[in-house]
Amino acid sequence: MYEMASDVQEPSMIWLREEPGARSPSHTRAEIVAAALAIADAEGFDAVSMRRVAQRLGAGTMTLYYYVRNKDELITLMFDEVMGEVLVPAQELSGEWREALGQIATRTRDAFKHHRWSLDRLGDGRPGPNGIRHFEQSLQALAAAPLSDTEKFELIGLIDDYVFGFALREAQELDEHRRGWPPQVVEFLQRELDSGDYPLISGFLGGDAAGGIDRVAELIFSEGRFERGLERVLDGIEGMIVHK
Amino acid sequence: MYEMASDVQEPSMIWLREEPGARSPSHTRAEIVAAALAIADAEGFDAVSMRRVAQRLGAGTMTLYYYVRNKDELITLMFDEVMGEVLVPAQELSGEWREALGQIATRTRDAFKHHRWSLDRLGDGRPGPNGIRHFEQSLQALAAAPLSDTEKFELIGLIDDYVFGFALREAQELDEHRRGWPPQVVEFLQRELDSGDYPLISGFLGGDAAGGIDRVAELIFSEGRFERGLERVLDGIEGMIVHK
DNA sequence: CGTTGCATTAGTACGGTGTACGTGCAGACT
DNA sequence: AGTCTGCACGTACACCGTACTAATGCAACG
Repeated sequence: MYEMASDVQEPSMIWLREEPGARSPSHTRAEIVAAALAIADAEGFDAVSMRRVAQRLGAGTMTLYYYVRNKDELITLMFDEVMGEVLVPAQELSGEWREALGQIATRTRDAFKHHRWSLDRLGDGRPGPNGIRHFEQSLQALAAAPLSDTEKFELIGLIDDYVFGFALREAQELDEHRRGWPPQVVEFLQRELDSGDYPLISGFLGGDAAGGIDRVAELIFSEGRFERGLERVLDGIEGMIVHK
Repeated sequence: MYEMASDVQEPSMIWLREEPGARSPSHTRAEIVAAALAIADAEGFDAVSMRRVAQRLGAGTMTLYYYVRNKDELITLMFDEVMGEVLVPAQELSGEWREALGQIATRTRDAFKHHRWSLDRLGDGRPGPNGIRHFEQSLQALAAAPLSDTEKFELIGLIDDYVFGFALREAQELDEHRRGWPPQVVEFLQRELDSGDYPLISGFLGGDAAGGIDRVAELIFSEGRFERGLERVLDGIEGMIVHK
């Protein structure tokens, strides 16, 4: 006869697995995540390897695998940490839907800006407790608005989408800007402009690549651009509410 | 005396470097990119390794490095290929700004949907010729609109941001949906709901995790959600034009 | 106060990655 | 015919994630 495998399986999801601690281990998930975040913030996501994280904690590499099943789980925890920063402190959240949505959006953008790496791996993230809280908070922002649940859901998604997209593109441009514009790139752009295939861009940038780059940077980093875009989106939402 | 190093440096940007061809090589950049795209589309971005791409072409791994300086350049080329799909055929582009922007946005979303992998690595992409064409085309869409160049620039960015964000989140949800919802995840969600910390979500989902997941899926994949969000954004833009 | 059991730590090893470097072949030009 | 060099690619190295196994040391029990 076969013995049945134990009925009690270890949960496969990290949020369901208690942190180890029966005999007070030397580390905690929080410490590990903090170390990983520090590396990612300072040197980018690719610098985060299990070896590097362990090293920073003065632990053996494989020790991490006692706290976390694999690297993906560590990344999940890192993301949720960022989502924690996205949350607006409860008492600060405005009661007026438009302002409240603005607060959440701004905070979201700030959190992603602070953790540049997270934008590079947005597609890998799985939602955790803080992600759920973010959704709850968004619903709270719209609580007073005269909208159906379905409409609220779609509008929350709409704003998240804008914010993610904005943060992502802004970060890319910032990278580009920091890296500077090597003559090769200017030359490439100049050649493209001179080809005559882009009459509107040429008109827009004045036909001079180097000057055009400055112009674009000026526009991209123009004060309040995020807020202006957000206002457009909120206008669209408000219009929908009014014309109901 | 020292001999000066050659003044003529190889351009560091792939768009400026002629494809090799003095003695008719066995491969082309286009072939290499096509192979890489095929792998990425079929098995995801992580499956694209220099070895895999070379293998698919029946070439030695290091052969690729004759056509491309490193893997980043290959990725750059892959991205530009996707941006090529984003372009609306010139004669199809509407003369009316609102419709034209809609055409571009829809096509962008379709291209990213078709190449799921590109969304996972959005942050890595550098703009190439097709990216420039996309911008030119967006300017063309707004050519007839009574807006300043600055305003056009910001509005184009606004729409791109929404589209990127939407495509990204949609793809994530689709992954999640395809992978199904293992009991562990349902259990986690149920426990969170039961905690009482999320009254609004509980109300929204009816307190039952499994049913709630279905409800969310229904909402997320609801026909026309992308278009509705887009209309909100376009409404916001139109409002701005009207109130000028 | 041993001694035993298991929570916790960690080393080794394997199969993967990108790519620096060097070599060798063969087509084209003198 | 001889030389140059465009082109192809094998080898080797440092790094990665992690399966597996062994060592360590604390806590509780007899």
